[in-house]
Amino acid sequence: MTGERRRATAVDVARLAGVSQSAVSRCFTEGSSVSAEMRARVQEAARRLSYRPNAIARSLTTRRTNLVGVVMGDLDGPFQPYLFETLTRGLAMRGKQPLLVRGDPANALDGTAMAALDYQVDAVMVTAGSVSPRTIRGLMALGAPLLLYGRAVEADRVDSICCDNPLGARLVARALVAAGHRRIAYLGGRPTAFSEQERGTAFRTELADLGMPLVAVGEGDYGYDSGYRESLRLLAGPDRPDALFCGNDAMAFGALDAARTALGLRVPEELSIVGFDDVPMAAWPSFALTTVRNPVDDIVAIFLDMLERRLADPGAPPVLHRPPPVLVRRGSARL
Amino acid sequence: MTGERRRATAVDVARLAGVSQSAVSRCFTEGSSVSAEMRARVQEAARRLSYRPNAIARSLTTRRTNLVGVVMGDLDGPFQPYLFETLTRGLAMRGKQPLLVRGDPANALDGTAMAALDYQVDAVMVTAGSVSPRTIRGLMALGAPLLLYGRAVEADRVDSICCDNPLGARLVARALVAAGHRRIAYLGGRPTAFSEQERGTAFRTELADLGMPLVAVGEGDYGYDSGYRESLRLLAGPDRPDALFCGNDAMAFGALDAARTALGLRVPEELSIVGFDDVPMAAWPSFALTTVRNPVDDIVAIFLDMLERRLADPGAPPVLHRPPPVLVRRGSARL
DNA sequence: CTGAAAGCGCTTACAG
DNA sequence: CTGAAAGCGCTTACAG
Repeated sequence: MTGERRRATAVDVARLAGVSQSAVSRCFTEGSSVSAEMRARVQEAARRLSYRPNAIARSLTTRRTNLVGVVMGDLDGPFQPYLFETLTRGLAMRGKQPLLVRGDPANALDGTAMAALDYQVDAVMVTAGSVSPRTIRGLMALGAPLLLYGRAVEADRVDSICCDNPLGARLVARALVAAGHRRIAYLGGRPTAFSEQERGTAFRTELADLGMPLVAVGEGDYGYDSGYRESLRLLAGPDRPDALFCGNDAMAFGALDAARTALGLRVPEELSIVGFDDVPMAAWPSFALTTVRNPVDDIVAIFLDMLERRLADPGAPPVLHRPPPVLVRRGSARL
Repeated sequence: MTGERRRATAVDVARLAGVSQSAVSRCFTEGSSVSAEMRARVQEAARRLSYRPNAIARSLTTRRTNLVGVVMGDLDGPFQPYLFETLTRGLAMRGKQPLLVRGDPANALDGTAMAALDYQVDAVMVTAGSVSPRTIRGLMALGAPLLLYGRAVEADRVDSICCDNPLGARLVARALVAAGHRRIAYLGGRPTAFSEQERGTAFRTELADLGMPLVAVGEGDYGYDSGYRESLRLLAGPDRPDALFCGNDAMAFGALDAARTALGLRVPEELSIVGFDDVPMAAWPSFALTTVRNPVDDIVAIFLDMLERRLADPGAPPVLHRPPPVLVRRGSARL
């Protein structure tokens, strides 16, 4: 137990217990038939040596590592960490070990990220819609089952789950117009993001259908700072918008700060602000943000079910889930 | 390339290239002597088969997995995600694969977490000061080098790095008293957390030394909600405090919201609020939080250096770093 | 420089 | 139920 000594192996245990090494292995394998006496002796020896089977060696023969590659983008902003946290806890509870793969949100997976995949992961789960299509293709070529969050993809052997962004955007457009807003602006997120493409397009289209085209458009990057900066610009001129829909909550917080602190506007009296995601902070009194709820807990539960199903049946037809978001009304918008 | 076929192995490549399997291995091993012609043939064959060495199998003989267990607590709050993000990116850049170990912040590592350690990680890095001493002991018994963030531990084969919490608390106490505050309150975080113990004790002691004992004390859990709730209580009575030091930024945000929104207090005119950590949000105009900066980037850089050093020399004497924090003055405190 | 062989620590048919 | 042996996909002495 000095920590200097190497870890005990099945052979060490076998020797101490006076049995064969295969017997030791069986004692640690679910559903192997071992006599009670054998089991007791092996367990005692294992205990004395602090023996635990080497998962790496085991995986070599079972061809299952129980390792799941989790591709993550940046954890900045309040949304991603919560998703990541929920997902990794769920994986752990199901006996899967999350092996982190850092994906550069803008570009393809670099070499170091690919290296993670040499660990024979049973599957790869992508947790960020910002991962590029090119990266997705690289991952698909790997052979391991691929599961995507935040991007709706129709391809063989690829399952995906993605909030129904168009629906969310339409809910906002309708509510804003119904409440009498006449000068509506949109602040989009990173243009390469799948969610941005869906939200921006749907918002624009729905507004047009309602006969109330956008009066101003900004381009942010889903970060607070860009929300602050772009809002300053969008709200500065004459003919100020009376409503601003932001591509996510983080930018909406920036918009709120810019509007109230820098521009001295009253929210929602002079300006309605709406976000997307409904992160926990959105409910804080400082913000009381009206927003579209992206149901993370439901999403993660489904995502994990998709994984189990895919692992159980690699040949099953691909699945695409699009859970519907709902509009959460708080104080930041006059609705 | 159908994805159905198993991944190519070194034997497949050897066959295609017409060389021995050992030769293939050498071509993928740093510093092995291979002729240019051999290398070319092998590389061509490998390319055609999309061959990449199996890292799992490799680790079995090299006795190095390049896997680093990263023990994380909850990713709620704005501080942990940033630390986690910075650390995992640093590991990836150094060719280490982060294997996530979910630690229950309150209790010992449960079975599923221990299972992660059967993957023969080269080292274990703990990223949360909230991990219990009992868990730490369990990890120490594992034999793998252990590196701790957020808890100062003196033990053999354990390196640790931890912000100088007592110094941070003292800075706040002195600044508050010097600015003329006379009714100072403290809102602590989770009592079992190492940081809480250090910060609370030092703040109390320093204040006593300055002849200005605490007038009120609250107990939170480092979360926004507890900051809000406890502040309501601390600030409700007569003899309201004129300054409130919170154990971290998240609670300070809750305190700010409670003071301004629920109690209608003017900050900092009627009440000074100070946090700890200096998360990015602390600089947002909504909060403009005066706080103690916990230098994450520096900490992670040192943490990673400690890892490299420990891996290079397992017998090196243990190291304990205590980077000094600084007080960041913004609008939430009259200093 | 190159190949045959042993070995890393397991699991799993295969006999008994 | 139990043990001997083959094999998972590599690396690394060891000869040549």
